[in-house]
Amino acid sequence: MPELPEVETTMRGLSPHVVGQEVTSVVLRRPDLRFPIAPEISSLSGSVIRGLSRRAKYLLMHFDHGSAVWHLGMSGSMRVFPVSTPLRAHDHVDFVLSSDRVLRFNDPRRFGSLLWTPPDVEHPLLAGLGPEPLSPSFTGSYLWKLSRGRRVRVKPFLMQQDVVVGVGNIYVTEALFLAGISPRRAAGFVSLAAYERIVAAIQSVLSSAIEVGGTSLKDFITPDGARGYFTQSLQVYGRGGEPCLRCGTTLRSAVLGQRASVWCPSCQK
DNA sequence: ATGCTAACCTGCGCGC
DNA sequence: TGCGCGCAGGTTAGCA
Repeated sequence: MPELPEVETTMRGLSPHVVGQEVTSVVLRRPDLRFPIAPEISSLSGSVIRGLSRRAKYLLMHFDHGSAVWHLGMSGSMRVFPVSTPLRAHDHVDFVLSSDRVLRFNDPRRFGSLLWTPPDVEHPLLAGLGPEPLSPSFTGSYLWKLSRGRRVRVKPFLMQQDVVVGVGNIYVTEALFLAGISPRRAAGFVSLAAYERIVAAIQSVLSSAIEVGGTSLKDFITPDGARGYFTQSLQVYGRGGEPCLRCGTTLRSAVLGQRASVWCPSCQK
């Protein structure tokens, strides 16, 4: 689930149900996720959620005295339910709201995190993050300059969160296909023109995924709303060994930087 | 500095 | 039907 579009969709979907709500109680069913849950979280009762925002794949939940910093990891999700909804496996955190609903965090693999940062202080995990991919500062020349001399392959390069945030394995795979660039190219040998195509492709893939996510996740109340996503639109991710939808060549797959990678050896150079 | 590896967890689908 | 294996959308820590 959680690359940037999923976090963005989660934030937009939650917003009308949680912003302005008082947290009447907090239930932590375990002390840690990937990291220990910040101690400030357990004393949030009585505080009002003033707003939500997103930075990279982090969802920030703002209160008057600071912000909860959520990360969904590989398998996390946040949903709003009627307060009496029975628990499922891996429901680790509840924020009970004054609306008599509950914001519930579920995460089977527990790679997610729930941290805290005081007002006007950037959490250490958020310091040093690269630009937002949908912001004007993310350009082909930015990537081109940053990558000079780098021998790492372009795919893992683009997945480094200090290069650009929010681009995970699915969307980088799709974007490189759209841009016609092989994921195995050394980052330092990709041309400026190619980086301009890559930036356009990343922005296009992320924007359309956000649009689709927005429709499939618009109802955060019902328990079965999280379906569909972008899966119908995937051109190459998960299709290794199958024919390229553009030219018919068999799609290649390999592990690059520990992550499954798929590309068309004919369309991507 | 750069780049690579292991590690954190559970669930699922596959082949036998 | 059951079991072992490999794999999964992320990120950090640690080592060469």
